[in-house]
Amino acid sequence: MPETMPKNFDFQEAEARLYEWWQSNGWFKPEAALPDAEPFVISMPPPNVTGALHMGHALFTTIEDIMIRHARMNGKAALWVPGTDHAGIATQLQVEKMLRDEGTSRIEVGREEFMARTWAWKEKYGGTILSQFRRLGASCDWDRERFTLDDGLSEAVRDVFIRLWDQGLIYRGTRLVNWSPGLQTAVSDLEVERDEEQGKLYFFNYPVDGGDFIPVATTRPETILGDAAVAVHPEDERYKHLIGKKARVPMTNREIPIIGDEYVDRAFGTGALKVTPAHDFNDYEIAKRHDLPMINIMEKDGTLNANAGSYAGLDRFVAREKLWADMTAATMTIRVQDHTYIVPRSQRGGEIVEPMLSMQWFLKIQPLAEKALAAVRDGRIQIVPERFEKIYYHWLENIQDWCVSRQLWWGHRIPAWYGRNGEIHVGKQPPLDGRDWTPEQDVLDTWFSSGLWPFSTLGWPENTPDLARFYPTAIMETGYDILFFWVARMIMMGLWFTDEAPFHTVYLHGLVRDKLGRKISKTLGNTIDPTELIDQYGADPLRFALITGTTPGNDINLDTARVERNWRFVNKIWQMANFVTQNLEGDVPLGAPAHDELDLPSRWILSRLNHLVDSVQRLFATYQYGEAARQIDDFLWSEYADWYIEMSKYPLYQGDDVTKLNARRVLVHVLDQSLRLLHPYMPFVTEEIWKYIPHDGDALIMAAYPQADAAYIDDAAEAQMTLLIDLIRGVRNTRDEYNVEPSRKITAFVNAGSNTTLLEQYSYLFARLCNVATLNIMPFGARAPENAASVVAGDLTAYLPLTDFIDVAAECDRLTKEHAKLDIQIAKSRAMLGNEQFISRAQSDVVEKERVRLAGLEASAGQIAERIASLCQ
RNA sequence: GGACAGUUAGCUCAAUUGGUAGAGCACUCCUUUGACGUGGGAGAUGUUAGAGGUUCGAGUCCUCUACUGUCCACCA
Repeated sequence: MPETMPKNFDFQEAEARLYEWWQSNGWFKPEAALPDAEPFVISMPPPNVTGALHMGHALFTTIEDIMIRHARMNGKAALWVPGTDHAGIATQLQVEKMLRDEGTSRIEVGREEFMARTWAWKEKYGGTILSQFRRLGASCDWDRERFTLDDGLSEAVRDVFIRLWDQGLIYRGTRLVNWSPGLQTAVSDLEVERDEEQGKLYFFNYPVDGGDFIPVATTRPETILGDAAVAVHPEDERYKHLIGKKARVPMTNREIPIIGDEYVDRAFGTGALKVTPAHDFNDYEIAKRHDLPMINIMEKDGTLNANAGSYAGLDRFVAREKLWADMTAATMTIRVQDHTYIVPRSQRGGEIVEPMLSMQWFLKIQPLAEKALAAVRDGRIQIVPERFEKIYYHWLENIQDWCVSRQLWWGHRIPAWYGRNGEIHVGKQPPLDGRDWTPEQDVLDTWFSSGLWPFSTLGWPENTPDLARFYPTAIMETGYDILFFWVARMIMMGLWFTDEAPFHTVYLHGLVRDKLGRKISKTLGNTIDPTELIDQYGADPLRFALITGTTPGNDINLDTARVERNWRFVNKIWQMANFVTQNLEGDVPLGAPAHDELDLPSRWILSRLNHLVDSVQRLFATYQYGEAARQIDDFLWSEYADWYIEMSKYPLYQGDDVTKLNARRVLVHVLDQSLRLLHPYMPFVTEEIWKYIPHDGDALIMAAYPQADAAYIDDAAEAQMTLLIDLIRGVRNTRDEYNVEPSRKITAFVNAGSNTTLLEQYSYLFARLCNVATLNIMPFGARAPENAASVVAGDLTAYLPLTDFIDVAAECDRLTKEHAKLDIQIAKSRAMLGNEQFISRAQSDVVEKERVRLAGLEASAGQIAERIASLCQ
């Protein structure tokens, strides 16, 4: 135990030192627990390997570290598996940008070189984000760190793909998919964001054989070139006579049928719909119903192909303008109007995505989805907060097959080979039949590998000791924004391949927003860099700000003023500890002294502490970390520091050896328990302080989390202290109103009523806490002193002769106001207790509590009334 | 179009199964007494968005309305 504490907490020095100390002692590892300890495992949501720490990361790191540290202190074999995600598209985009800056490109350097460059990039920047997690205090087991492209995880990915193929759940086929022309890859439905934007609606006349025409509207005129039909509602009086006739595609004169289909909305646009099966999801469905040809007019880069006739080679948007101009010249157009419509954009990069026919690999997801639905429905998996279960059900009930192939280079190669005649072989190696087999070029969707994360990181498909001991994991803590992308897929994959739910609880946190509730974005310029806040205030205050004032699933508006306030809280705790350590002499036995040896303030603070511990336990059980933190904060500052420490000064400075030692023991014990309670939230400052106070054990990180001890719950002590605190506050208040200098000692006369013994015993408190030098307990029936202001608490009345001559009128005014306030509360309370229904229906303890409250109010009112009667006639 | 949240003090947010609304910041006044001025003391601030309902009792449960936000969805 170091000798004396520094005056202030040097968090910058201490954070790095403590983190290194914890880690080098192996305390982040589950092996630090007893061999037969129950495991508690969290798989960290792997951040993008090239990402930089943002507030969302800081939030989940904080929450998960709280869960892990709490479990560890409860004796569990706590394991937090860290890692990173290769993040296919995001990373490839970054490396491509780097190549562009170097004046080259992905295509130019070739696949092999590109992969080498990306790995090099990963080695260079991949460590950054996880080292930033360390600064937050994340107690992960770094020896078990994983990366989704590791050998082991890649093996798991191939294994899963092959098994799914063997089970007939993987198929390859030409389907309409979302195509990203810039990235030149397919993306899944989830990766497409649909936003309302201002655009144009183009009206034109479709020529019909026989000289007639039919007006049609479209938002994408270039797709006219790929039209396969014009559809009208079969009962539309305007057009139904045209069904069966032929129309001619503008500018190309290709013949297409006019068909009737109930999908068409007669009220929208012109009521007639051009059908472009190869470039629109709805039209694709119509085409299948009517057996229409799928005419693909686009190349992979978004330029038009030979099917577009003279428009071939033009970019899709250039073609749109040119075709429209040509049609206008041919007097086929009607008008163009402003139109708000939904534009599909890529989640990465933001370019407009095109529905396009393409050969891709798909996973039949239905069988997996059914298992995943059942697991939540029957309670094997609980989602917190519960309302997200509905959203989860809805998505899985309507799920579409998952397009898992991506035309990228950075990722897991699909383990498939093609023979000369187009045969497909799926396996880890091509068949050894002497023939030439060409490997598949595509890679898998990033989320395919992250879906395996909870078990692949523990060694699956090998039956490793880690997998046996630590799978299934306990809690999946992540943001609600990736419920579908990731959580649902982990549940599906986990159930399918391990036959067990990969975790029993999904805890979803909200998004971090700025103090005005706006989304944090670079363009808004409201980004807050967590590391800057850590530099300025330390990790503990940031963690505390992120966890307080938030509830599961709700977004958090982070006000940096809260971080600053918590920095002051950290200092406050430091100073409490400073006081305690300065007042220790010799050996202080650990633990609280026996209850019946203690004075009232000690009985009170220990009762409060045990109520707190009980409450914190309950709150942790229901994931209410913010509320638990708030209560610990409130206890430490408003009860321990403001009252107990102040009251302990009497026994410390004036008490005999026994009371002195008791006060020291209680001071140390309550501080110790509070530090334990607070440690999951503020690991650094609590650990550092713990070194300076008497303790047993190596480190706070491994110390036991407090358990409530009912023997120290003392309602009588709490009631008595409340009375004394009320009286002291009343005296302070009155002094303030009478402008009595704070340094001036005053005398008080107290009519102590039923509390005479209490007052006699603890009159010394008044000297320190409200500068009452002498407290005279008045004999029963004694008259109030002249020229005194009075303070009432319960049936106690204190008379303060504050000046030689008090202002009777002002004092009467004050008393009358006080009395009126009490009267309102008494009236309410009496009405309640006078209500037969309340007495008979409310819980008995609620009624009893109200009776006690009313008695107190009436006693106070009586005291004041008496005072008014004697003073104010 | 469907669903889900939110609306509480000037600001940011709390309020454990319904028991009569709190904290921080900001604000006013006072204060350097042996932990802390990164402190201490005192104070002011609310028809809990609005309207109805259930209940002895509603911020909390139900219905409707308004506004804000999010997710899902095939309107060219």
